[in-house]
Amino acid sequence: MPELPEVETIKKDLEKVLLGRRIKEVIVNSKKVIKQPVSVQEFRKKLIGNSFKEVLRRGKVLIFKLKEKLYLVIHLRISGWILFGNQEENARVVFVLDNNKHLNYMDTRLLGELRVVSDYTTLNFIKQLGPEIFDMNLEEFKNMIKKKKKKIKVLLMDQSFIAGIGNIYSAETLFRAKIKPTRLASSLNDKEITSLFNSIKEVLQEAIKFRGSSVDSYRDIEGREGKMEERLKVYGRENKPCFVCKTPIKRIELGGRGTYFCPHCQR
DNA sequence: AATGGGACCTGCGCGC
DNA sequence: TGCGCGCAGGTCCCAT
Repeated sequence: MPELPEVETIKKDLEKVLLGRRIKEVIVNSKKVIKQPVSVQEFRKKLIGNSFKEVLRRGKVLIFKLKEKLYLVIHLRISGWILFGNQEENARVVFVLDNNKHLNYMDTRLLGELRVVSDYTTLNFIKQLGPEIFDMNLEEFKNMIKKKKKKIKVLLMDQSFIAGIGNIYSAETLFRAKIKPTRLASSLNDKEITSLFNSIKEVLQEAIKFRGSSVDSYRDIEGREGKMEERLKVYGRENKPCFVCKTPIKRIELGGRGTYFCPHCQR
């Protein structure tokens, strides 16, 4: 489900309700999502009694600091999301807080993962992440792009290149920059790279402002849909007219993922 | 280095 | 109505 804007929305909302709260109980309904420690009992033991000190986001990963050398790390993958408030029957994992509110980890497809670790920076899916786009400058971005021969859409989704961009926002970003997703990264000229760089930041910022896209299961922590979905220009719009030129939006497969673009506007 | 396929999962919508 | 298929916001692993 969630790309950077959705995870950022969750992060900011959770900060308001979680900081300072103590974990009273942890109920694990689906042990499959508990990856570390492998034992559910150990997982619960490490969490119960601890308080939330800080909520962080790195790429698409949510990180909760509990104390020095203790972090709860949640990777939502495709269908994970968080519902805060009352206890949910369908929750895969429930964290009961000292004010009797519940943090429900929801995940229909069970592909997400929860870990309790003493150092999250050594986790593979954190360690391998590229920079956050908001921390980069144009020159760095240019240099990185020019070295790569991957198709630009595939490169944008590569988390070791830039952290946080997924299938929706890579498509939206390329539409805004008027670049065809099949172009090789190394073939982009300076003007296109500049446009792409700005588009990424604009699209992600807009998506954060509108609290993410609820194409499928994603909801915010109060269960509300994001408002970015209705602003998407190409994602999921196969055969529908381009908002700019009316040409039907095309869907192709790239890197095993459905890829949408306007064959007229994007070159 | 880049690409393609499959695996991990469940559930939805569509065509027949 | 029922069933099979394709598809889904992510990532990892393997083979070429």
